[in-house]
This record gives sequence, C-alpha cells and structure tokens, in this order.
Amino acid sequence: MNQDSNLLSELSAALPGLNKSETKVARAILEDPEAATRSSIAVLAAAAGVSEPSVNRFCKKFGATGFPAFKLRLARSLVSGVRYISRAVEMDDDIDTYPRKLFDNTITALMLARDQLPLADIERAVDYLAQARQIYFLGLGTSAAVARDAEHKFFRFKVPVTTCTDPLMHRMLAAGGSVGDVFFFISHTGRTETLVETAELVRNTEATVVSLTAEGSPLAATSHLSIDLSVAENTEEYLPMTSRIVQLVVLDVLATGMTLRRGESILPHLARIKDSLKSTRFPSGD
Amino acid sequence: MNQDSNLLSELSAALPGLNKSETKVARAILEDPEAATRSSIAVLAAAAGVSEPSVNRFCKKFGATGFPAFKLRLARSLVSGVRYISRAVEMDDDIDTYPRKLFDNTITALMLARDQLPLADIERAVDYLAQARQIYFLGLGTSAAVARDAEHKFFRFKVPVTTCTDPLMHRMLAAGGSVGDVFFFISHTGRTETLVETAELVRNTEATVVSLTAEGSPLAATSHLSIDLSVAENTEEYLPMTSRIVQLVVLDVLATGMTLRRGESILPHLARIKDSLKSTRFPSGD
DNA sequence: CCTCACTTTGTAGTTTTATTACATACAAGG
DNA sequence: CCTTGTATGTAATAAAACTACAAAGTGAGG
Repeated sequence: MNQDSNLLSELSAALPGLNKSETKVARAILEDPEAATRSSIAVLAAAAGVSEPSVNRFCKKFGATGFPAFKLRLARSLVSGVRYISRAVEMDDDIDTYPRKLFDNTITALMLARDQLPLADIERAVDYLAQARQIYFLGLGTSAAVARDAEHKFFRFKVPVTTCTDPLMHRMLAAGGSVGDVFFFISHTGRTETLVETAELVRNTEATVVSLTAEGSPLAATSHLSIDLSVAENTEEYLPMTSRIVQLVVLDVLATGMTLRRGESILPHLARIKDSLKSTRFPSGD
Repeated sequence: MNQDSNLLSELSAALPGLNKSETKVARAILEDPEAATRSSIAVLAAAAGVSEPSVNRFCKKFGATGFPAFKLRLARSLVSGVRYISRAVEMDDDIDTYPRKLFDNTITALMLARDQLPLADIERAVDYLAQARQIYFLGLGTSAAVARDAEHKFFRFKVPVTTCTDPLMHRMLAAGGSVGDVFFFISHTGRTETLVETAELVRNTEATVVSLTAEGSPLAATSHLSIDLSVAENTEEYLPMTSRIVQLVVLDVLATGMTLRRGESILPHLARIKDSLKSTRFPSGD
C-alpha cells in the first residue's frame, strides 16, 4: 500500500532483469542487508566486486536519489520485515524478557489494526450511535469487560447506556428492542451461539445491530453493520490478550467520533463530568 | 536505555537531562523526525539553530558512531509510523485523522510504559499473587472495567478471585481480610478517597495490599507494594483512554508471570478452560 | 569477421558531507 | 575577580558520494 513495501523483496524480484554488475550488487545486499546499511559505498562496492559508481547507479535504479537515501530505505524495510513477527512467551523467559514481549505484541497488534481500520464502517457506526435513543453494549467473557468499559465512556454523551453480561437478560433486552435502540455486540470470535441468537432476536425488532467482531463471522452476518477486526490472537497463548486491547481502542475511536459529531457544545458537559469526580479525591500537587 | 527500543521515546525521555544545544537538536528531530532522516548534518544543524559539531556530538551521545549512523537508527524507529509527539484530537479532525491519532497515542503510551516498566516491583507482585489464597481486584470508574478484566484472567489459575465495584462492599471485604488475601487496587490517580480508605482498612488486617497506580500517590503510600505507572493522560482529553490500556497490559504481564511461575503443569489446565468454551460457539473454518 | 552503434563498467576528479582539532565563551566554585 | 571545567562554535581535514568522461565489452549489419 505505501512506499515502504519491502525493498528486499523488490530487489530479489528484480534480480533476473539486472545486468552483471547490478546483479553482483543486489546479491551482496541480499546476502547481508544488515551489513549493507552499515557500510559505506566503497565497502559495499568492494564486497560486491564492482566499482563505486556501479553501486550508485544501482541505487538510483531503485528510485533512491543516491546511496545514502537507498541505505535509509533499506534500513526501514529491514525493520518492517521483523515488524509483524510477534514473539510468543516461552516457559523459560525471565522478567527481562516476557514483559517486553507482551508489550511488543500488543503494540504490533495495534499497528496492524491501525493500518487496516475499516474507516467507512467506523463512520457509519458513529452515525448509528450518535442517533441512538438508547445503547446496549453486549459482550460475554473477556468482551464483557470491554462492554463495561464502553458503557463508562458512552454514558457521558447523555445517552442511556446499558451493559449486561447475562445471556438471559440479553435475550429479554433484545426482544424489547425498538426504533432508536442500538445493540452493540462485542465478540472476538463472533461465533458465540447465545450472542448470535440474541442478535437475531434484535433483528426481529426495529432496533439496530452493530457489532465489533471478526470478519465473516456469524455475528457479523447477523448485523446491520459490522466493524471487522482481524486481530490474530496468538494461538499458543492461553490467555486472551491483544484482541481486547484493539477492541478497546476502536471503542475509543467511536467515542471520540461521537464527541466530534456533537461539536463544541458537548465539551462543557464532558468537563463537568470530569470535574464531578474532583471532590472524591485527595488533592494533588498539580 | 535499551538499544532497539524506540529512539524517539529515548530522545524525549532524555530531554530533561540535556544541555541547551542538545535540547535544541532533540526538539528539531522530534518536531519532524521524517525530515531529519532526509537532512544532511548541515541542514539539521541550521534547523536546530546550532553548529554542525553539536549535532555530531548529540548523535554520539545517543550511541551512534556519527550522524549517518544516527539517521539510520532514526529511520528504523520511524517505520512504525508512529508520530511520537502525541497529537491531541482537534474538533475539526476528520475520519482519516482522528482514529490514527488515537491509535498512535495509545501505541506511544505503551512504548513509553514498556521502557520504564518497574520490573522488580512486577516480579514481587507476581510473588504475592502466586502465593495468594484469595485475590480481590478493586477499582472504581474506568478502573472497574480493568478490575473486571483482571478477574477474567486470574480466575484461571485456580485462585478464588473477587471483583467488586461497590465502595461499601469494598470496605466490608477489606475489614474481613486475613493472611493470604491479596487486595489488588487499580486506580489511575491513586487519589480516590474511598479507595485509599479501603486500602487503609486492609492494612489493619493481615492481608496484603498491592496497587497499580500513580507514583507517589496516597494509594501507593498505603500499599505494601505499588506498581508505579506514570502515564500522562492527555489533560485536554475528556475521556480516559491510554492509562487503562497500559494498566491492562501490565495485568497481562502479571498473569503471564503467574503462568510462568506455575510452570508447565498449569498449561493443560489453561487449555481445558479455553476448550470449555468451544461448545458454546458455532464451528469455524479454522 | 570486421565495424559501428550502443551499452556497460571503471577511473579520476569534483563536490558534498561529516568529523576532528582547537579556540573561545560561558558557568560554577573558590 | 579569577580559576577550572564544560559547552559551543570555527575552521581545517578527512571521508564519502557523485559526476563526467573514457575505456571496455556486446551485438547487429555489412
């Protein structure tokens, strides 16, 4: 999609169409790209067995203004190669290792999600939420905590918000859906039977079904609008981790979209809500 | 500190300890890191309003052999595409802008937190949790959702876990604390009066108080052990966002630490819990 | 199989860029 | 007010990259 699509694969793809000295240069770079980024043009030329201008011409051929610019691109694609490798925690990891891995995996998941965010769907979801007379956030298990968090955000917009983690309550709420109600389902898999059934119940009413779930899942199919996330939860992990974080940030996005939709006028209201907590706290220095 | 950790966060972390010209250089780089990678040392020096050798010294200070090497490192840190200067959402941002800002802010907060994680305290917290006979996760407001999430993780370790969001219940639970009970408090500010009072009640018992909160807060002071986070929630934001994400990931770290402490033997148990959900779901392709 | 046109590659010189050595200015402590 | 050490800039030097040009190679037409 963008210009930093891997330079290394571009090089090896172009390899057959290159002439003698260009091939030598490409080989030298592909052999040890890491070293190439550290080398001067003279060193790389020597390693490839060609002259310096040959290396320079090579760089220009691949769209760089010169050798230094080429090295910069190379350095970038080296990182992006490692970028998507999420490293699983091993049983013998120590305290210096596993916290870092967990943070890195989460960060990577957020970057991936950010780059493939379904912006159009998000905008439509904001439309629905902004016009809602009542919002229900429904989720089970880990997603229940996400739903609870969403409730804590959206009630600030003067909209009645209900969260509920009891599947029987879900059904009763669903059955009572009417025009202006938005049922917002949260599910990583989108395959939880009771949740999908609840969504179907809602579809029999006048209410709207929006969901934050996996692409192509039964829940997505049952919804008026689905915000598709394809966060690969590392299958070796036994604890749900990254998926809910992405869900939470998407809900932040929706809440922010809602704020922007409401315009400046909502800001004093939000400020009042924030201030209302002051008296419950010990005074702080700042 | 760490060499492959984001150079940009390293720069802004070091910012307070830098002298005049170094600060100018750091600012110039942070202002537009992308441009910095394209500039020659002369251009950057001019942009920062310092001499070329000052820029060079700056680069060496941050572990590079010289300016070109520094640019290379900078380019690598930029790959993530995260604008380090966390940009607040403006009222006239459109759909192409604000979701990205929110994701970037969250990612930045996680990177910062990762680089200043109090590992020793985390390890001690794992000790406490691993030995607990009963764990209570207590939080109010946004942190209530975090507590709920923690409950969903820790019950898997065959430890009785209780979450509760009612301050009166908190007090009653606190009063009944005994040896082997761990009260885990979650609070972004660490200044919520009722929470601090509950923690004090616990301190009158034999139970242990652990908290995940702000450094130097009353709650931290009341705890046997405090995991200090200093996540600067953007003050212009009216919705709590990044702080709870960091809290959640730290809880992931604690849960993982617990898994590792328990050793291989816990894995089949975790797998069984995961499998127990299978029958509640529509079958999937994978 | 030679020659001409064209492409590829290298050499040497030029320019740009980065680094080093040194000098001056500035600040803190006596 | 001087001394000592640090911070910063100037100017010279060294390194790296680039350009122009020349030589060597390649291949098609005669």
